[in-house]
Amino acid sequence: MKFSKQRELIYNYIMNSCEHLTADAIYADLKAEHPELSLGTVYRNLTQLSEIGKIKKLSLPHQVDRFDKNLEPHSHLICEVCGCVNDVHVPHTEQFLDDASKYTDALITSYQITFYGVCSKCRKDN
Amino acid sequence: MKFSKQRELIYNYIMNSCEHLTADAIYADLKAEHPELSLGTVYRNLTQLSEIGKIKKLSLPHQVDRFDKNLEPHSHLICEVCGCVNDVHVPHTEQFLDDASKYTDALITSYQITFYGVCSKCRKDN
DNA sequence: AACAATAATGATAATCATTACTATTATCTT
DNA sequence: AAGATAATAGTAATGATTATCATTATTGTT
Repeated sequence: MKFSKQRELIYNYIMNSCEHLTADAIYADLKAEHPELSLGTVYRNLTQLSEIGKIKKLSLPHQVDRFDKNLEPHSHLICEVCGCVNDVHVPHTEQFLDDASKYTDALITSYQITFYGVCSKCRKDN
Repeated sequence: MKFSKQRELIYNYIMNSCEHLTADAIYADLKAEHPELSLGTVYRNLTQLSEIGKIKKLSLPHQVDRFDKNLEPHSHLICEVCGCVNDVHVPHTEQFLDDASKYTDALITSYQITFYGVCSKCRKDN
Protein backbone atom coordinates (compact mmCIF):
# COMPACT_ATOMS: atom_id res chain seq x y z
CA MET A 1 0.00 0.00 0.00
CA LYS A 2 1.41 3.34 -1.07
CA PHE A 3 1.01 6.59 0.75
CA SER A 4 -1.65 8.94 -0.55
CA LYS A 5 -2.57 12.36 0.70
CA GLN A 6 -6.24 11.58 0.22
CA ARG A 7 -6.01 8.58 2.54
CA GLU A 8 -4.14 10.65 5.10
CA LEU A 9 -6.78 13.32 4.86
CA ILE A 10 -9.63 10.88 5.34
CA TYR A 11 -7.91 9.08 8.19
CA ASN A 12 -7.16 12.29 10.06
CA TYR A 13 -10.68 13.50 9.55
CA ILE A 14 -12.08 10.39 11.21
CA MET A 15 -9.56 10.54 14.03
CA ASN A 16 -10.52 14.11 14.81
CA SER A 17 -14.24 13.48 14.76
CA CYS A 18 -16.37 12.11 17.57
CA GLU A 19 -19.22 10.88 15.43
CA HIS A 20 -19.84 7.69 13.54
CA LEU A 21 -19.39 9.15 10.11
CA THR A 22 -20.81 7.95 6.84
CA ALA A 23 -18.76 7.96 3.64
CA ASP A 24 -21.00 10.61 2.22
CA ALA A 25 -20.66 12.92 5.23
CA ILE A 26 -16.87 12.62 5.10
CA TYR A 27 -16.92 13.31 1.39
CA ALA A 28 -19.19 16.32 1.67
CA ASP A 29 -17.09 17.88 4.40
CA LEU A 30 -13.70 17.29 2.82
CA LYS A 31 -14.92 18.28 -0.63
CA ALA A 32 -15.24 21.88 0.53
CA GLU A 33 -11.50 22.17 1.16
CA HIS A 34 -10.47 19.67 -1.51
CA PRO A 35 -12.75 20.06 -4.50
CA GLU A 36 -10.85 17.45 -6.51
CA LEU A 37 -11.71 14.69 -4.05
CA SER A 38 -13.88 11.91 -5.42
CA LEU A 39 -16.53 9.92 -3.57
CA GLY A 40 -15.07 6.70 -4.94
CA THR A 41 -11.75 7.58 -3.37
CA VAL A 42 -13.42 8.09 -0.02
CA TYR A 43 -15.13 4.70 -0.21
CA ARG A 44 -11.97 2.97 -1.41
CA ASN A 45 -9.87 4.40 1.39
CA LEU A 46 -12.41 3.75 4.10
CA THR A 47 -12.56 0.13 3.02
CA GLN A 48 -8.77 -0.12 2.91
CA LEU A 49 -8.33 1.55 6.27
CA SER A 50 -10.79 -0.84 7.84
CA GLU A 51 -9.10 -3.81 6.14
CA ILE A 52 -5.77 -2.93 7.71
CA GLY A 53 -7.50 -2.36 11.02
CA LYS A 54 -6.89 1.35 11.44
CA ILE A 55 -10.60 2.08 11.57
CA LYS A 56 -13.69 -0.08 11.89
CA LYS A 57 -16.50 -0.38 9.40
CA LEU A 58 -19.82 -0.32 11.17
CA SER A 59 -22.66 -2.13 9.44
CA LEU A 60 -25.90 -1.74 11.29
CA PRO A 61 -29.27 -3.04 10.14
CA HIS A 62 -31.02 -0.67 7.73
CA GLN A 63 -28.29 1.87 8.14
CA VAL A 64 -25.79 3.33 5.78
CA ASP A 65 -22.28 2.11 6.63
CA ARG A 66 -20.46 4.18 9.20
CA PHE A 67 -16.84 4.32 10.18
CA ASP A 68 -15.50 4.25 13.69
CA LYS A 69 -12.14 5.24 15.10
CA ASN A 70 -12.89 3.23 18.23
CA LEU A 71 -11.32 -0.20 17.69
CA GLU A 72 -12.41 -1.63 21.04
CA PRO A 73 -15.23 -4.16 20.81
CA HIS A 74 -18.38 -2.31 21.77
CA SER A 75 -22.02 -2.00 20.87
CA HIS A 76 -24.10 0.76 19.37
CA LEU A 77 -27.37 2.44 20.04
CA ILE A 78 -29.45 3.89 17.24
CA CYS A 79 -31.52 6.82 18.45
CA GLU A 80 -35.04 6.49 17.10
CA VAL A 81 -35.59 10.23 17.51
CA CYS A 82 -32.60 11.85 15.80
CA GLY A 83 -31.12 8.82 14.05
CA CYS A 84 -27.67 9.24 15.57
CA VAL A 85 -25.45 6.30 16.48
CA ASN A 86 -23.86 6.20 19.93
CA ASP A 87 -21.38 3.86 21.52
CA VAL A 88 -22.60 1.61 24.30
CA HIS A 89 -19.72 0.01 26.13
CA VAL A 90 -21.43 -3.12 27.31
CA PRO A 91 -18.55 -5.43 28.20
CA HIS A 92 -18.10 -8.00 25.46
CA THR A 93 -17.31 -11.16 27.33
CA GLU A 94 -16.35 -14.72 26.49
CA GLN A 95 -19.03 -15.62 28.97
CA PHE A 96 -21.70 -14.16 26.76
CA LEU A 97 -20.51 -16.21 23.80
CA ASP A 98 -20.47 -19.36 25.92
CA ASP A 99 -23.96 -18.67 27.22
CA ALA A 100 -25.35 -18.07 23.75
CA SER A 101 -23.67 -21.23 22.46
CA LYS A 102 -25.93 -23.28 24.73
CA TYR A 103 -28.88 -22.29 22.58
CA THR A 104 -27.61 -23.45 19.21
CA ASP A 105 -25.78 -26.25 17.46
CA ALA A 106 -23.92 -23.68 15.43
CA LEU A 107 -20.42 -22.53 16.24
CA ILE A 108 -20.61 -18.91 17.33
CA THR A 109 -17.45 -16.94 16.70
CA SER A 110 -18.65 -13.37 17.20
CA TYR A 111 -21.70 -11.27 17.71
CA GLN A 112 -23.01 -7.78 17.29
CA ILE A 113 -25.56 -6.11 19.52
CA THR A 114 -27.53 -3.15 18.24
CA PHE A 115 -29.60 -1.21 20.73
CA TYR A 116 -32.57 0.96 19.83
CA GLY A 117 -33.94 3.75 21.92
CA VAL A 118 -33.49 7.43 22.68
CA CYS A 119 -30.03 8.98 22.97
CA SER A 120 -29.17 11.06 26.03
CA LYS A 121 -29.30 14.29 24.02
CA CYS A 122 -32.84 13.61 22.80
CA ARG A 123 -33.90 12.55 26.29
CA LYS A 124 -32.90 15.94 27.63
CA ASP A 125 -34.57 17.87 24.82
CA ASN A 126 -37.90 16.55 25.99
CA MET B 1 -56.81 -3.45 3.64
CA LYS B 2 -58.54 -5.46 0.96
CA PHE B 3 -58.04 -9.12 0.33
CA SER B 4 -55.77 -10.04 -2.53
CA LYS B 5 -54.89 -13.47 -3.80
CA GLN B 6 -51.28 -12.37 -4.25
CA ARG B 7 -50.97 -11.46 -0.58
CA GLU B 8 -52.56 -14.76 0.39
CA LEU B 9 -50.12 -16.58 -1.85
CA ILE B 10 -47.09 -14.83 -0.39
CA TYR B 11 -48.25 -15.26 3.17
CA ASN B 12 -48.89 -18.98 2.74
CA TYR B 13 -45.57 -19.44 1.06
CA ILE B 14 -43.75 -17.96 4.05
CA MET B 15 -45.81 -19.95 6.51
CA ASN B 16 -44.97 -23.19 4.75
CA SER B 17 -41.26 -22.48 4.52
CA CYS B 18 -38.66 -23.05 7.20
CA GLU B 19 -36.09 -20.62 5.89
CA HIS B 20 -35.60 -16.89 6.30
CA LEU B 21 -36.66 -15.94 2.83
CA THR B 22 -35.69 -12.89 0.83
CA ALA B 23 -38.20 -11.03 -1.32
CA ASP B 24 -36.34 -12.13 -4.40
CA ALA B 25 -36.36 -15.80 -3.46
CA ILE B 26 -40.09 -15.68 -2.78
CA TYR B 27 -40.67 -13.92 -6.06
CA ALA B 28 -38.52 -16.35 -8.06
CA ASP B 29 -40.27 -19.36 -6.60
CA LEU B 30 -43.83 -18.10 -6.93
CA LYS B 31 -43.20 -16.68 -10.39
CA ALA B 32 -42.89 -20.20 -11.78
CA GLU B 33 -46.50 -20.99 -10.90
CA HIS B 34 -47.79 -17.43 -11.24
CA PRO B 35 -46.01 -15.75 -14.15
CA GLU B 36 -48.07 -12.59 -13.80
CA LEU B 37 -46.70 -11.91 -10.30
CA SER B 38 -44.60 -8.78 -9.98
CA LEU B 39 -41.59 -8.23 -7.73
CA GLY B 40 -43.06 -4.93 -6.59
CA THR B 41 -46.15 -6.77 -5.40
CA VAL B 42 -44.01 -9.15 -3.39
CA TYR B 43 -42.19 -6.27 -1.70
CA ARG B 44 -45.39 -4.34 -1.08
CA ASN B 45 -47.11 -7.27 0.51
CA LEU B 46 -44.14 -8.32 2.61
CA THR B 47 -43.96 -4.82 4.00
CA GLN B 48 -47.70 -4.73 4.65
CA LEU B 49 -47.72 -8.15 6.28
CA SER B 50 -44.92 -7.12 8.59
CA GLU B 51 -46.67 -3.84 9.37
CA ILE B 52 -49.77 -5.66 10.56
CA GLY B 53 -47.57 -8.07 12.50
CA LYS B 54 -48.34 -11.26 10.61
CA ILE B 55 -44.69 -11.75 9.69
CA LYS B 56 -41.47 -10.11 10.80
CA LYS B 57 -39.06 -8.19 8.64
CA LEU B 58 -35.52 -9.17 9.45
CA SER B 59 -32.89 -6.55 8.79
CA LEU B 60 -29.40 -7.84 9.47
CA PRO B 61 -26.21 -5.92 8.86
CA HIS B 62 -24.98 -6.19 5.28
CA GLN B 63 -27.76 -8.56 4.44
CA VAL B 64 -30.68 -8.36 2.11
CA ASP B 65 -33.92 -8.12 4.07
CA ARG B 66 -35.43 -11.41 5.04
CA PHE B 67 -38.88 -12.34 6.27
CA ASP B 68 -39.65 -14.52 9.22
CA LYS B 69 -42.81 -16.36 10.19
CA ASN B 70 -41.47 -16.66 13.74
CA LEU B 71 -42.91 -13.74 15.70
CA GLU B 72 -41.24 -14.66 18.99
CA PRO B 73 -38.34 -12.41 19.95
CA HIS B 74 -35.19 -14.29 19.04
CA SER B 75 -31.74 -13.78 17.59
CA HIS B 76 -30.09 -14.91 14.40
CA LEU B 77 -26.84 -16.46 13.35
CA ILE B 78 -25.32 -15.75 9.98
CA CYS B 79 -23.25 -18.69 8.77
CA GLU B 80 -19.98 -17.39 7.39
CA VAL B 81 -19.58 -20.54 5.29
CA CYS B 82 -22.89 -20.89 3.44
CA GLY B 83 -24.45 -17.53 4.21
CA CYS B 84 -27.63 -18.98 5.66
CA VAL B 85 -29.51 -17.39 8.53
CA ASN B 86 -30.54 -19.52 11.49
CA ASP B 87 -32.61 -18.81 14.56
CA VAL B 88 -30.83 -18.71 17.90
CA HIS B 89 -33.30 -18.77 20.75
CA VAL B 90 -31.27 -16.94 23.34
CA PRO B 91 -33.83 -15.86 25.91
CA HIS B 92 -34.54 -12.17 25.47
CA THR B 93 -34.87 -10.93 28.99
CA GLU B 94 -35.75 -7.69 30.71
CA GLN B 95 -32.64 -8.37 32.74
CA PHE B 96 -30.44 -7.98 29.70
CA LEU B 97 -32.00 -4.60 28.90
CA ASP B 98 -31.51 -3.47 32.48
CA ASP B 99 -27.89 -4.60 32.51
CA ALA B 100 -27.12 -2.84 29.25
CA SER B 101 -28.82 0.33 30.48
CA LYS B 102 -26.12 0.64 33.13
CA TYR B 103 -23.60 1.39 30.43
CA THR B 104 -25.33 4.30 28.74
CA ASP B 105 -27.27 7.46 29.43
CA ALA B 106 -29.55 6.63 26.56
CA LEU B 107 -32.95 5.03 27.02
CA ILE B 108 -32.76 1.55 25.59
CA THR B 109 -36.09 0.22 24.37
CA SER B 110 -35.02 -2.81 22.36
CA TYR B 111 -32.04 -4.60 20.97
CA GLN B 112 -31.02 -7.00 18.26
CA ILE B 113 -28.24 -9.54 18.57
CA THR B 114 -26.66 -10.96 15.43
CA PHE B 115 -24.35 -13.92 15.80
CA TYR B 116 -21.68 -14.88 13.31
CA GLY B 117 -20.15 -18.32 12.97
CA VAL B 118 -20.70 -21.67 11.32
CA CYS B 119 -24.15 -23.25 11.12
CA SER B 120 -24.63 -26.82 12.31
CA LYS B 121 -24.97 -28.10 8.76
CA CYS B 122 -21.66 -26.61 7.69
CA ARG B 123 -19.98 -27.89 10.86
CA LYS B 124 -20.95 -31.44 9.92
CA ASP B 125 -19.85 -31.10 6.30
CA ASN B 126 -16.30 -30.62 7.47
C1' DA C 1 17.74 12.89 -11.10
C1' DA C 2 15.51 10.05 -14.49
C1' DC C 3 12.93 5.59 -14.95
C1' DA C 4 10.20 1.98 -14.71
C1' DA C 5 6.79 -0.48 -11.87
C1' DT C 6 2.71 -0.18 -9.68
C1' DA C 7 -0.71 1.74 -6.64
C1' DA C 8 -4.06 5.49 -6.27
C1' DT C 9 -6.95 8.86 -8.27
C1' DG C 10 -11.14 11.20 -10.36
C1' DA C 11 -14.82 10.67 -13.22
C1' DT C 12 -18.19 8.01 -14.57
C1' DA C 13 -20.81 3.84 -15.32
C1' DA C 14 -22.70 -0.26 -13.33
C1' DT C 15 -24.97 -2.93 -9.73
C1' DC C 16 -28.36 -4.33 -6.58
C1' DA C 17 -32.06 -3.97 -3.29
C1' DT C 18 -35.82 -1.45 -2.68
C1' DT C 19 -39.38 2.12 -3.47
C1' DA C 20 -42.24 5.12 -6.35
C1' DC C 21 -45.34 5.90 -10.22
C1' DT C 22 -49.25 4.95 -13.03
C1' DA C 23 -52.69 3.09 -15.83
C1' DT C 24 -55.44 -0.94 -15.31
C1' DT C 25 -57.78 -4.52 -12.59
C1' DA C 26 -59.77 -6.62 -8.44
C1' DT C 27 -62.32 -6.22 -4.25
C1' DC C 28 -65.70 -4.36 -1.32
C1' DT C 29 -69.98 -1.69 0.00
C1' DT C 30 -74.55 -0.36 -0.77
C1' DA D 1 -74.90 -3.71 -10.82
C1' DA D 2 -72.32 0.62 -9.83
C1' DG D 3 -69.22 3.45 -7.62
C1' DA D 4 -65.39 3.86 -4.52
C1' DT D 5 -61.07 2.47 -3.45
C1' DA D 6 -57.27 -0.66 -2.75
C1' DA D 7 -54.10 -3.70 -5.23
C1' DT D 8 -51.78 -5.05 -9.25
C1' DA D 9 -48.18 -5.43 -13.10
C1' DG D 10 -44.83 -3.21 -15.33
C1' DT D 11 -41.55 -0.04 -15.36
C1' DA D 12 -38.81 3.84 -13.87
C1' DA D 13 -36.39 5.95 -10.13
C1' DT D 14 -33.53 5.97 -6.03
C1' DG D 15 -29.55 5.55 -3.11
C1' DA D 16 -25.53 3.28 -1.40
C1' DT D 17 -21.80 1.08 -2.94
C1' DT D 18 -18.55 -1.08 -6.22
C1' DA D 19 -16.28 -1.50 -10.71
C1' DT D 20 -13.87 0.38 -14.70
C1' DC D 21 -10.30 2.82 -16.76
C1' DA D 22 -7.37 6.30 -18.51
C1' DT D 23 -4.42 9.48 -16.07
C1' DT D 24 -1.52 10.81 -12.13
C1' DA D 25 1.26 10.04 -7.92
C1' DT D 26 4.39 7.38 -5.23
C1' DT D 27 8.14 4.39 -4.66
C1' DG D 28 12.30 1.65 -5.24
C1' DT D 29 16.13 1.30 -8.43
C1' DT D 30 19.82 2.52 -11.54
